[in-house]
This record gives sequence, structure tokens and C-alpha cells, in this order.
Amino acid sequence: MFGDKENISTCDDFCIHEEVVQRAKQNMLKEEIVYDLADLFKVLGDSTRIKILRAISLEEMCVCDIASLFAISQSAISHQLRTLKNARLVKSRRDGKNIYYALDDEHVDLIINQGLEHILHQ
Amino acid sequence: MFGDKENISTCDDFCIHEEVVQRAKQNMLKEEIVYDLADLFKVLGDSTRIKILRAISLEEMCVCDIASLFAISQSAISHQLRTLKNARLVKSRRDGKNIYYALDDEHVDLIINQGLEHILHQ
DNA sequence: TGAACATATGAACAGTTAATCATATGAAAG
DNA sequence: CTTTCATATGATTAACTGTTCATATGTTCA
Repeated sequence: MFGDKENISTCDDFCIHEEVVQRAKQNMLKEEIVYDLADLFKVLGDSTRIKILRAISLEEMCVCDIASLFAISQSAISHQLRTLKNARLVKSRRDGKNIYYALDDEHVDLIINQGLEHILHQ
Repeated sequence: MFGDKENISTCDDFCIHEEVVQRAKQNMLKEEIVYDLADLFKVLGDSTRIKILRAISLEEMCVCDIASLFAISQSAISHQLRTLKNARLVKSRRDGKNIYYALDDEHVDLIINQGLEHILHQ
């Protein structure tokens, strides 16, 4: 009877508030979206990357300037910039020997500021 | 010879755009704030936690309901709920044997939606 | 062309993290 | 009080992440 529906060993079907669960199910994001979203926040979840994003939020900066701003090696900055670029959070342009990085879109700043509000208002 | 000013081995002081760096420096967040912010996003940077937050964004849910909604064990959910609670993203209340979780404030939803916009508009 | 410089990249290693399993806690009902 | 059930917690382990070091790429200038 309970047969072929293998269950995840939790709360054996009894405590479930069916309606609540159904409504939540309606509201669920597609698995792929959830992963993309988590990946986005994962990228934001590193202090070095936050610093970089903040730094270039006013105006574009070359790698060397960014590295000199913090006590972080050029290599580390470069690795992080790649991560940020893969996440489409920053864009770059070359000018001679230098490569300048800037925020890729305004969302980035919005998200960070929203985060700041959460932090600052406890 | 190059003496006491040990340098972080980058871009030996020459390529620096002084003014740009200065302006960025003005705009810098306090170290502690940066860490808190990174921690916040770190917490958001996990698909299981995103799912949980989304699920309880409509109305509070008990642990058991949340676990039944996804194919995730009760233990895993419980661990994640603790992480979310430590980050002040959710709050809980007990009612008999059940414990109900809800979003701790509106920021949470705002941040997630902002993230969604970034994702969806490429 | 080659030297000097800005940036990128790969490998390696240490530190962190999320799931699982087993077990503990704490409320309720008999 | 003992059992049952919902939830929490600790230990363990596998996977992942960020930095460092060494080196490569690609641009400029002599």
C-alpha cells in the first residue's frame, strides 16, 4: 500500500500541513534557477570580492590599482576578478598594458546595498 | 637598499592612478562590515538554504513540512535552519511538538528578489 | 627584436562547508 | 513515568574554495 513510494524518512506523512506545503510548492523556483541564484550569492560571499566590487563601484579601476588599494596580491586579485567576470558581475576592457574593470550592471550595487541594510539594521 | 618599505610585490608603485585609488579609499567599508556582509551572502550562497527561505517566504512552516517539500533529510534541514537563524535570516517559534520557522525580516526577500532579477535579465 | 611591465593562469595546499549517520533533547499523550 | 514523535546536535567525511608560488601571455617601448 505505502508500497513503491519510498519516503525520505522524515515525519512519516502525518505532521504535514498539506495546504501549506501545496502553497509553498506553487511558489517554488525551478531547480536551475535556484542553483544560479545560489551561485550568484556564493560569488558575493567572499570579503575580497566584496571589496573589489565596492572599489570599482564608483569608477573603473585597473588591476594594479585594486591590488594596491588592499593588502592583497596581484595574483589573488586576478583570480577573483575572473570569478567575478564569470558571474557577469564585472566587465573589463584593455587599454595598453592595463586592463580596467567595472561593474557589469547596476543590480550588483543594489544587491550589495540591500545586504548592507540588513547588516546595519541588525 | 629598497629598504624598509616591504611591498606586496605588485606593480611597483608606478602604474597607480593616485586619484582613483584615493576616491576608492574614501568609499571603502570598514573591515568588520565587509566580513559581515560576506558572511551574509555566504549564507545565501547555498541552494538548500535558498529553497528554505523561498518556502517560508509566503508563510511560516514547520521543519517537517519543509523537509517533505524537498528531497532533503530532516537533519540537513535542521542544520541549515540553524545556520539561517544564526545569520538572523529566520526566526522560530515552538507550538507543541512542532517548531515553526519564518523569515526574520523583509530584507531577506528583497535581497533574494534582487538576485533573481540579476539572474533572469542575464 | 628583446627587455620591462601588467595581467592571467595552473598546480598545490590549507581551510571551510554541507550532507549523513547516530544519538540527544524536549514536548505530548497515554 | 514511559513511549512516541518532532527537532536538534555532534562527529565524520567528501567536496569545494581562496591563496600562494611559479610561470605564461601579451603589450609597449627602446
